[in-house]
This record gives sequence, structure tokens and C-alpha cells, in this order.
Amino acid sequence: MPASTTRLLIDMYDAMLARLGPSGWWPAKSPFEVAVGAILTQNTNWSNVEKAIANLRLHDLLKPEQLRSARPEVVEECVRPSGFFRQKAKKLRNFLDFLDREQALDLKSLALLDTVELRVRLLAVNGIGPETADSILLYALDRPVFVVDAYTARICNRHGLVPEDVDYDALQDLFLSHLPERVEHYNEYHALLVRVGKQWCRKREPRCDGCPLRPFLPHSHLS
DNA sequence: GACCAGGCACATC
DNA sequence: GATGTGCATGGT
Repeated sequence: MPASTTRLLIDMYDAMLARLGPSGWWPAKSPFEVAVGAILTQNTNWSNVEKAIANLRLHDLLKPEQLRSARPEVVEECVRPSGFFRQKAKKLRNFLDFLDREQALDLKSLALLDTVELRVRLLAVNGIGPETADSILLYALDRPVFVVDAYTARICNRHGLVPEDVDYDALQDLFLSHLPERVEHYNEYHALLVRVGKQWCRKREPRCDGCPLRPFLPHSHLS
């Protein structure tokens, strides 16, 4: 990988930030709510997650203790709008069991654990994969972890940086190995990629016109 | 009505 | 180890 990749990644970041402004991510009122949102947004439109979060808030279930003691059917009904609702209710339960095991229902006591160790333990929870774990680490716990996702892969692929079927770790390594380790920048970079992806880099109809990343597209993509 | 969305686990070969 | 499939709602 050429050293100029660093320059390219920074220029892309600057262009997105200049166009869109700061993202203020994660959109949540507490670290716990970040974690809940990270689970609920799996393969799901964020607007549907917002409905589910609103339902949970209405039932006062956005606190670990409350959610843990809620009846499963109630949780299922609350998260129904986010899709895969039975699975996601179970995943939330698994996450709460994890917090209970770690004696970290307040989430802050996890601060004692080293980031690598914490990531391993999160990944051991059934229902928490790499993106969800990294989202929790970065956006709820301020750990220097770069989150990548489907939009990141699509955008990077269209810019010739990675193959179409790039796996999570390789995609993450693209950023980790070329950018300085800064929580604030990791946070903003992923948020910007998602915002750009939603608006200009959809699967079916990429609307490259007006995309802040258009100047960085390989010549072959410009028609 | 098909396609898509800020994944993940599990079965099967 | 790679590949395929189920999970499910709501917007375009």
C-alpha cells in the first residue's frame, strides 16, 4: 500500500467534513443507548431503529436494570419496528447478561479493561459481531477503534482501495494502518462515510453527482 | 412488488 | 474454509 494512501484518506475526510459538517455521533443520550442502537441497527435502516428506541424510551427501558427485568414479549414489541425483532430482543438480553457477568450494568466499570481484551469479550457475546463491538467501543466507550461497515466497503471499493468482497478486518486495517490513532477522528470519519453512503452511494443507484467524494473517484468510474 | 437498509449466526458442503 | 440462508420491518 503506497504511502499516498494516507494523503488520499485524509483528503477524503476533509472533503466530506467540509461539505457535511460535524456529525455529532453517536445519536444517543447515554453509552447504554449507544450499545442498544448498535445492536438494533444491524442490517436495518436507522429510521426504523429510531422507532424502536422511542418505544423503549416510552417504556422506560433504556436503562440496563429496567431492560433486564422487562418481560421478553414487551422487549420484542418495542423493538419490532427495527426488524428481526425476536433475534434482536434476544441479542439485547445476551448483551445485558454480559454486562451483568462483568458487573458493569453501569457500563463505566468496563473502563478497567484494556481495549483489546474488551473487544474479545464483546465478540464472545452471541449477537455481537465486529461492527457492533467496534461501534460500542468507539461510540459508547471512547476507545480508539475504527468502525467499518457496508457503506465503508462500498465507497472504498468504488474508489479502488479494496476489492468488492473485502472482509471486515482488512477493511478496518486500511484505516488503522494509514491514519493516526485519534478517537475523535475515527468517530467522525465513520460517521461521515455513513452519511455520504446513505445519500450518494446506495447499492442500486449511486448518485455520484454532488458527492463530496466524486473528485476522488478513479477516472474509470466517471462517465 | 421488488429492492434495500449503519449484521450476525448457523447449517451444509 | 468458503458459501448459502434465515432473520423481519418500513421506506423508496
